[in-house]
Amino acid sequence: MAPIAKPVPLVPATAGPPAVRPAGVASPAAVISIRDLKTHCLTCSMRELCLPVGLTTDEMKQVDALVANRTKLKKNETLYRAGEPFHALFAIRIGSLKTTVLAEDGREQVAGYHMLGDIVGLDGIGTDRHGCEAIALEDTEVCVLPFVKIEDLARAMPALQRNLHQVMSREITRDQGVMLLLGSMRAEERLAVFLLNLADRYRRRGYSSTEYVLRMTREEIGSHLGLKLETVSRLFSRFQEEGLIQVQGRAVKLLDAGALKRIVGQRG
Amino acid sequence: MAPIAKPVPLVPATAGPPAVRPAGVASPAAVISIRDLKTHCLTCSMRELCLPVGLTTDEMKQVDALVANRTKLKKNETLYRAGEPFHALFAIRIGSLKTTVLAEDGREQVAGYHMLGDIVGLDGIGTDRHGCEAIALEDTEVCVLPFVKIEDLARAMPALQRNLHQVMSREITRDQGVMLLLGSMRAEERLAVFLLNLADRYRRRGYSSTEYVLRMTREEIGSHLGLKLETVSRLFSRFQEEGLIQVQGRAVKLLDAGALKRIVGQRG
DNA sequence: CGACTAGTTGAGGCCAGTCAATGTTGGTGG
DNA sequence: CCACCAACATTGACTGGCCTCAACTAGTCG
Repeated sequence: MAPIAKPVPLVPATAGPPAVRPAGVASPAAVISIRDLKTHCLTCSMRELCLPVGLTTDEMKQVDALVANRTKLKKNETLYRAGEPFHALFAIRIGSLKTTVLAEDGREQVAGYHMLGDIVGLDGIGTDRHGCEAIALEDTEVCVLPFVKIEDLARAMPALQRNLHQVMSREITRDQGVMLLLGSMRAEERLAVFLLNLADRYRRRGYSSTEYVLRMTREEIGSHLGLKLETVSRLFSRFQEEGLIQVQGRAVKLLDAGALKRIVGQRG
Repeated sequence: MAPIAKPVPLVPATAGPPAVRPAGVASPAAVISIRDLKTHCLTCSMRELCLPVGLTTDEMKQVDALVANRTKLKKNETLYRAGEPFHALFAIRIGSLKTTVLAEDGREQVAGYHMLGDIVGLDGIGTDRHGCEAIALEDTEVCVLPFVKIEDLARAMPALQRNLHQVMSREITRDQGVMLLLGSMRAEERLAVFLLNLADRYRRRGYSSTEYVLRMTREEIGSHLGLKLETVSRLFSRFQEEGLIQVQGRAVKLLDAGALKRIVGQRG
């Protein structure tokens, strides 16, 4: 079997001309940390997908200013746990996270698979406590956005307010899509939807939409799709036999996206 | 079998002293329509669960002022369809609605069962188009809340802003609960959760939490729970045999809520 | 009264789960 | 560098829970 290349990061299709940091900012090196030099909304590659999308340069600077700090997580480290007090949203700068909801009896369900530019923590706003837990799937870095500051700024900046509402609303829409998947699709449809969905999200981030590396185990994928890990594994094998995909561990290559789409919505 | 009484509306437990309309308001009858006399946030029985929860009298009046109008729906009438332009949220004043998401192939999934005081339409904010459709399960009346006006007012009124964010966040939390249910629970657990959840919601609205009337068909309940109508029907019968509930068509009486809770989270 | 919709119940089949054995991979330390 | 180990993944055989198909009943509304 031909080895599968790793996905190649590209410039996001939606990105404008490369943002240049204003001349004055970097000079007083003594008071600006290395971290500050590197990470600003203005220069972040995710600015076209993240909370500040569509803001003016000036507005973006203000959003930048409310980023309390940036947190680095190693693989399998927890960003927050269910029940912990909520105080901030998190924007993923680098890496990826899974969010899992827990039943009282300990059963857990992967509710979401979040990557670059996604905002997590939205479920904590309603109760002031996080309702699920977020765990890094690889080495990951997030911007910490204190929620009271976001609200303050949103009152003064309609564009930010609108973006915040859109982010929350899209999370609702996304969840409803998962509900449709879990409630009415058969196993092979679920996996096909999952693979196509990932392809689309990688594409929008400027990565290859036909080759990518899964960051989750078969068990986590299964949990996300309401399936057992053995079922996921069997389906990967079958899709490969049928020439729809090529799999090697977590490296996936979509060979026939059309056929995958046709699987979705098929009776038997 | 003893007939099951219809649920008796009570004063919501959270309600303060009965709100009295300011003296001057009702007098110029010529310019105040009958609708206006009846329906204001200040006097609405759902004000402790709906968007204006916790607002001052003055703030509530301002929210009141942005209610464009109120729409009456007969049973099975559609409030909005998937794909229609989004312009307003809707607060349920009387009655109940289901929201359904549709797959391309026509399959549909009941995403939510919404009652008095619930806000629907939140999924439309992100794309400016409604992502699902909302259909009245009985004769229903909703307050129409134009979203741009909500946003305008929310910028000036932190308490409203906070409430809006909480409403959206709780929708996310709720959806995650449904995902947990659909992804990891067996049929009998799903129905038990559904019945207990309804009991809790009726309780918070001041109705009986042990006797209520379902507004959905077996098929709709099944769709909501990711089951077929026959399975739902069988489970109702079995729960009744086991003395957990009493069912007569859509009238349900919970006889042993403890046992229902114990069903949830049981292996086999 | 007949047509229709909603609901109940039974028989049998199938998809995905369960249990179990084996293979593969990646990280660690000798 | 390689041996080792643990975690991850694959595959097979069997099981069982829910679906499918179908017949029948109970209300409801012209």
